[in-house]
Amino acid sequence: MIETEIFRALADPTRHAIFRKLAAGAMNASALRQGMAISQPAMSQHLAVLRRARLVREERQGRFVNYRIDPDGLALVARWLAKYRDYWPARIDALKTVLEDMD
Amino acid sequence: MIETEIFRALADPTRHAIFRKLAAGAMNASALRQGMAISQPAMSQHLAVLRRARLVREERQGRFVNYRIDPDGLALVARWLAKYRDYWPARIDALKTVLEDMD
DNA sequence: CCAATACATAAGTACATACTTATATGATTC
DNA sequence: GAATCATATAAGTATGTACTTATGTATTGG
Repeated sequence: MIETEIFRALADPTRHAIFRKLAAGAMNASALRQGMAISQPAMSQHLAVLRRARLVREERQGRFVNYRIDPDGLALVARWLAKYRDYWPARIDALKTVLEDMD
Repeated sequence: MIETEIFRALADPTRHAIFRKLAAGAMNASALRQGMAISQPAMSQHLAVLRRARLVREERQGRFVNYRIDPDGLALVARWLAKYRDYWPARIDALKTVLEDMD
């Protein structure tokens, strides 16, 4: 199940940090490493896991590979969440506000 | 970070199955085991992980411990998701519909 | 082409984790 | 209060996973 892969991908603090960093703006693998105390192969492996989970996308640009957030993964999390609407607390403020804005 | 614990908890297929089962209705640990090919200690340990992640709540009822979905965990996932609204695809239909109904 | 750069893959290792069996705790019934 | 039932915890083990170093592949510039 793809959702399991998504949750597994986000369960690792390092990968979660990479995801957050990409959310602040697309960048290549080298740029991602800046200030992260992580080896090049480790970064590459983490990005592969995030890719398989559809949380990020790659786009080759010459020698560089640019990474960006993949909306598919987020959409899958949203769908997962929607399945449990019966259990949502009365106010999920942040989310509600955001979705009102979407219209 | 609590979100990491939530994702970690849901990353395991067995725990995810337990969560889904509880979403269909609260029940005690023995009932949860029905049709799941899982030992009693394993179930107990999984429930402990789900509890720590705020995905389920326990309520002792005599000899039994009744488990139910904890809305807190879901709310935290919702808040996490809301942080990345910039990357949501134009239509997260399911979620949108659900939240419209909430009003 | 050849060297350099950016990234991916391979293979090995240390630690995390999901399981097991055994035992403890907590609650009910006789 | 002894036996029993429901669940939790302890301790050990096998597998998974996040890292390492070494090497491979793709792209560019000289």
